[in-house]
Amino acid sequence: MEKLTPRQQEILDYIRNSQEKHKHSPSLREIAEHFSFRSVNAAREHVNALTRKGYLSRNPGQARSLELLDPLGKLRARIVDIPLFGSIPAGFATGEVEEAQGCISVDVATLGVKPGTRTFALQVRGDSMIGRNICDGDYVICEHGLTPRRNDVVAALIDNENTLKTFVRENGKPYLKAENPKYPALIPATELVIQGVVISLIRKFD
Amino acid sequence: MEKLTPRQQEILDYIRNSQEKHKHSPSLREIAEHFSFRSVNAAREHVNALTRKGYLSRNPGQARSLELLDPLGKLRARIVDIPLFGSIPAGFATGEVEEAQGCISVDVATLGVKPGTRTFALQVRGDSMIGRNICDGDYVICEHGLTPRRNDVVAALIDNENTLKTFVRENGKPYLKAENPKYPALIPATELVIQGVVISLIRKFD
DNA sequence: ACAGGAACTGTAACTTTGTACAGTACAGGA
DNA sequence: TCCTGTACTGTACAAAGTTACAGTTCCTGT
Repeated sequence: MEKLTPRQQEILDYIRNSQEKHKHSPSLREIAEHFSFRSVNAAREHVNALTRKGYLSRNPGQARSLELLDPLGKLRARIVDIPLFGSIPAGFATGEVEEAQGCISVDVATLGVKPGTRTFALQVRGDSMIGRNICDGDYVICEHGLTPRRNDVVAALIDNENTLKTFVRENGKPYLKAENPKYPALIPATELVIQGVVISLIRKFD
Repeated sequence: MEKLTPRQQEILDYIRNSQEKHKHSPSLREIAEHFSFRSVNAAREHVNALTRKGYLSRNPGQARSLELLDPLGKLRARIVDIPLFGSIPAGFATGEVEEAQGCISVDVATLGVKPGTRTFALQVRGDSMIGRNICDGDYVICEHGLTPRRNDVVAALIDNENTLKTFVRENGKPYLKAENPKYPALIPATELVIQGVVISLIRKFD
């Protein structure tokens, strides 16, 4: 990619900042005003240069249609917002979004989220899954509506509380197994609700 | 939040789709055209209704300045793009972005990324940190330029290869320690380069 | 000394948008 | 039945925004 002059870099940075702040591109006049250009054309030529060098794209004639083409952005996949629940309400109804305690925003590729499924996050409490290297305080990303396979980690609702367990089969019957000798080993999976299958995990140090 | 009529929901969905596709809002005329309205005003009144009900915000007089105000979006923090390296080049020069193998995009709050520092990701190879529940295949998010504290996990460059180790002190001297009895215990930290301090971890199941 | 590019000024179209206002049609509730 | 809200049509205009072209200044490489 062709190098930018210092001034062009400034313009590009401003466009990026402005987009992040206002959620849409600045107009040429706004760029000119920000840099105290007395002529819109100064802004226009910079934008032209940035387009020519491949840092920006635009739709001629369309207002505020600048689009950044930075190298990382190209690699970046679509971003999903995953609601973080303290505990999942049993019904798992439609309007549960308001009850989210927080939000984790990640690109689909990193987490392997399948589009069209219900994805949510839970914070792990306790060390019942330490055998699978899932610790107290970790966040697990779950998908609802997936059929669990053998040895998948699942979030299950037991006594109105969420716990993580490993999904296993013994003699053809599904069971849930804790990954810590301190906990009761097997629970018949038919007696409870499996809320979701864990597809990934996020841990924060500190 | 006040309920939307079916038609208003359609308009809102179109605006969302259009924004995702083109990275900027549609104009009123584009909305009208998409729904085959013969009058721009039809689109305008829908947008007004959506604004009044709190689903959209806009800047009067500004072209394409619609902004979605969905509940999850409000919780969402700023998103950062973290480059994923196979291995970090020793110099850690300025233009290393091109060498990234991939990209992880997450919001700052989830990972606890400090703005202004250099953040990068590595995929863990081997089980040398299994004692800290960091597994083969995990992704660790590191920050370069942070002073490691006692027991922080750090990415260090040993023999031109990246390894994860725990940072410890013994008799005032800094050492690196592997968290697996199979590996040599202590390495003097002064003899090698610490590339970054691990601030969080992402694991993908499957 | 000269050519050429970068970085502007200044002015003038011209197009795209947003805004305003006057209506029409229709459905549901008082 | 009348009233009100939703969902449009149609026309007109002004503001916001883009495009085009003719210059000027300064610096850098030849």
